[in-house]
Amino acid sequence: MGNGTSAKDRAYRDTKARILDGSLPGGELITEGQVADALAMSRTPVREAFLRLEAEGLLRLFPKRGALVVAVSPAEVEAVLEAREVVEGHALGKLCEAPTAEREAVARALHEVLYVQRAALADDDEPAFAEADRRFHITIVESTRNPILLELYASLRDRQLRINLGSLDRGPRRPQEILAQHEAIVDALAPGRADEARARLRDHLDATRVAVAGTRSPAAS
Amino acid sequence: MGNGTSAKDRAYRDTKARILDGSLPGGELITEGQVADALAMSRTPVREAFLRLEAEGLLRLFPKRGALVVAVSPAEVEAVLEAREVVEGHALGKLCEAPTAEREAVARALHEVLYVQRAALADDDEPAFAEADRRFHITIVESTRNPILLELYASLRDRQLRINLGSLDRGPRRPQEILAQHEAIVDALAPGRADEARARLRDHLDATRVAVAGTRSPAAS
DNA sequence: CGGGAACCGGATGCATACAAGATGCATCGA
DNA sequence: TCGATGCATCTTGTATGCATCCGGTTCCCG
Repeated sequence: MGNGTSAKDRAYRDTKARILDGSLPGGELITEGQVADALAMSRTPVREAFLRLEAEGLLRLFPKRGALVVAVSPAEVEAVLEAREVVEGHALGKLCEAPTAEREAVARALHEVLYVQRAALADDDEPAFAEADRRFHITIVESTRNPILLELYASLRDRQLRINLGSLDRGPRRPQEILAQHEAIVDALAPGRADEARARLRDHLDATRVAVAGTRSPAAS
Repeated sequence: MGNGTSAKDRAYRDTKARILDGSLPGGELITEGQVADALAMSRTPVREAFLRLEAEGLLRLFPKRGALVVAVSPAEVEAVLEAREVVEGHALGKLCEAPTAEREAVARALHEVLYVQRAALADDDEPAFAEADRRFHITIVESTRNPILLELYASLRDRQLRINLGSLDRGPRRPQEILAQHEAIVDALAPGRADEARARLRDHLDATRVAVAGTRSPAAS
């Protein structure tokens, strides 16, 4: 999609960023006019951005009423995590049985990401750590070379971001745990060990589930 | 999404239908103005419909140029079938290990669908057969109760429709084959037989792959 | 004091107007 | 003859205007 600097894209990126970083909390009601005024453009491009955000599940449009920033619900958390397990699990399984050359190429890429992530942890560089985390999972899904799955996964990652916002994902030992689980996943990347790789993925996602569980704000109805 | 009779929805449904039934073949270049005139509305709602269709992978928008009806490529066929296998396979596996009551409820629903599909075959009622086919697969995916996976699957089914258009999916024995494969899938729905159910699904999708293979028109570049 | 209808403000849905980018062709020059 | 340039035309991108619809409030009447 045009990442050019069209008004539509600005509206899309700005609003999405505000939703993902929490400055537009779930339950908030926003209007096309507000965003249009804030970005000094007309309602038309904002409208298109809203439609796209609704398709991504971040907004819910109410006819003649406004746009509701959807609150993260436990059901959504579960749906996102299940979908992630399905997509990433498939990618891991496929990768285990892929030709050696390809599997090792991806494994090398993953090791590189882990190296960066370890360094970020050592430097206490949270953004770099998060970015490496993102690269790790995306690299796995990219290995399927399936644009449909990849696009779905991109949307899942966005939702995950928002989910993590309200969670205690920042426990002191959590980064180490994440890193260890990533390493366990990569270590299981070998022919015949697909089930194990998927099990390690499940461990990883379960940890996210735990980190997120019970930390939701009641979400303005 | 509002299935009300708004202009936007009419533009969306009409254009989508025309793409899916082949009256707008892949490679065709259409414009907002054409559709707007044809439906006696302004460009605004058409534009929104186009954006949505692009998100679904049916159109590709070229800035200031027009909208290209994307031609089905072998790569897309493969991507759709792989994604279907991932989603439906997950649903089947989950269903096999689900509580007995739930599994049997879904199995009953599937048997009902198969009954309808058999009747449609006997009556030589192609639309009814296709609709039953659709219900069969959707019922499986619905059993996950995961709206994300369900929505993805809906989009996959649409793409599959278009893929089937240019295929020899109408071989004389093909309906019997489909029905038999559906039955094999349902028969494998039992605890501990998840792998078998997935294998039967793979058989089914492989048959589609074969039916579609080598029947593509060269697709205007 | 309570209930219902009219009213008002605000937001969207769509139509229309205008500006700007892109393409293809005709034209012009070497 | 061939290539570059400018133009005509088509299409999108964005702005703006207006009608409609919704919800909350007010006002009137019983």
